[in-house]
Amino acid sequence: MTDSLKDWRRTHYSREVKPEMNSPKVTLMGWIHEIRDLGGIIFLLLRDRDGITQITAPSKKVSAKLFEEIRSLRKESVVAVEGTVQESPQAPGGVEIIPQRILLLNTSHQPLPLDPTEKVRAEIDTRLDSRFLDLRKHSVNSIFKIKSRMLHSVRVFLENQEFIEINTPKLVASATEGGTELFPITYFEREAFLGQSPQLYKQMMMATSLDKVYEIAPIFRAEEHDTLRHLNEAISIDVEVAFADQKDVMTLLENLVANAIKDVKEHCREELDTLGMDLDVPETPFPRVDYAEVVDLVNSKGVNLHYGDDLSRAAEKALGEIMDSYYFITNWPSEIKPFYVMPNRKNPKISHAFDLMYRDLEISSGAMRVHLHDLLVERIKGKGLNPDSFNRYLAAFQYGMPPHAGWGLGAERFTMCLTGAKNVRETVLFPRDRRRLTP
RNA sequence: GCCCUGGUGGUGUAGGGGCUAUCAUGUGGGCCUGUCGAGCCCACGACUCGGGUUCAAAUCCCGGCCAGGGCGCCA
Repeated sequence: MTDSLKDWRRTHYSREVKPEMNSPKVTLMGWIHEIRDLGGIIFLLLRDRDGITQITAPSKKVSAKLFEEIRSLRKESVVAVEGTVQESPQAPGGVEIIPQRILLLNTSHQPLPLDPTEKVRAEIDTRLDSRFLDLRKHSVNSIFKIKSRMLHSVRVFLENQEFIEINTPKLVASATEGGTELFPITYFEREAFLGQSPQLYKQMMMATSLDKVYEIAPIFRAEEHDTLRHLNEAISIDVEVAFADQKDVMTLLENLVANAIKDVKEHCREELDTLGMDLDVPETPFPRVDYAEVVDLVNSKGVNLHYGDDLSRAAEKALGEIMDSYYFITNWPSEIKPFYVMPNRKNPKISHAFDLMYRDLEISSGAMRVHLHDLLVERIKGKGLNPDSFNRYLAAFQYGMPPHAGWGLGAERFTMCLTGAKNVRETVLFPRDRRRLTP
């Protein structure tokens, strides 16, 4: 039998319960983390959003009825405890609650599918199957508190610079952008696709008075990649700025990244400690490494990389051994960058594209874009694509498209940098990968 | 998609032709008034599925499914 909540309400969270508290009567609500029944005294550990408080029930100090109620509790049951705060040198944190009344709000089946106290670790697959329980672990929910703070920081940073938040469609008609595989879906009587990137939409905004925009939204890629760095659904932080070139948006990006790291370091101290992370705020500007120099560096490490190739995994790893923080790779060959990337006027074989790396991990790529209609058509054809299928996009370039630049930053990959997660799945509540579609 | 490795109680594991299938944690019960990875006692609970080899398969072989790692793919 469970109790109803009635007019009980939480007065404090665990982290607010301090030995020196001057309001001795409190109501805490949470889960039973541990039970230590010593016979004449029972210790309950009550866990809530970011802390654990010891509830101490000595048989001499609580009623016999309450004592039996406490004795019958099971791990992970949901309870509300009303009691008095007691300073106690023997208690964890020097403070404990002597209970007066307890509500059992809900029970938990036993045994649990994994151990929230982390005495026995569980594999990622087991954890993701029971993600709701996994997320009760402080080491797991800390990742999402940090991710949330990072996104908050990014929004504040961009809003302060008068960026406008936009929302572009995720249901799209065309698979003709080339490159990555798309997820096909049924759109009434037609076929449609899940959007792989807001790229073309945010560029079209450059031809409007919404000429500094950002979007934080999911992107979908139907690649069969099966690695620790790839997801089939991810969050992209996309930015596009008119009347700007790649240098402007690189400055914007590095300041945004450094600012987010500083902000997380300041506001998520406890979560970072839990994860054993000691974040260094990188100095700006970040180093710029020319693509041609990257090729030389990688080859000097004994990894074969030809000029004109995209970075292989081995090349990224070799680079990561040389560069130990954030850095840009610039002046990429036009050949291996998308059609909308602006080639260098003097040497069109080189483009105004850049990647932002953290050690061996690519976290962002961006560029100055092609804003000239005829050049864009030429570039689309050059990539073996049909300009006709880009009509609605290309039209925006015929009626006054300013020069512009932008980038997309992978929210999960950036979160990996902030939390030390080795597997990108750790940074998504319910990851979608090659095999996983539930929960 | 390719390569490698694996699948043993709820969880994490040991074992690797014949064992009562190991250990920890857990769960259920008992003892214990200062635990804090509490302790002690008792009990419970497992060999991924299908086929094959063999007197005998959790163990060897083949196939499926699932998972982990590496790579590729990732405009």
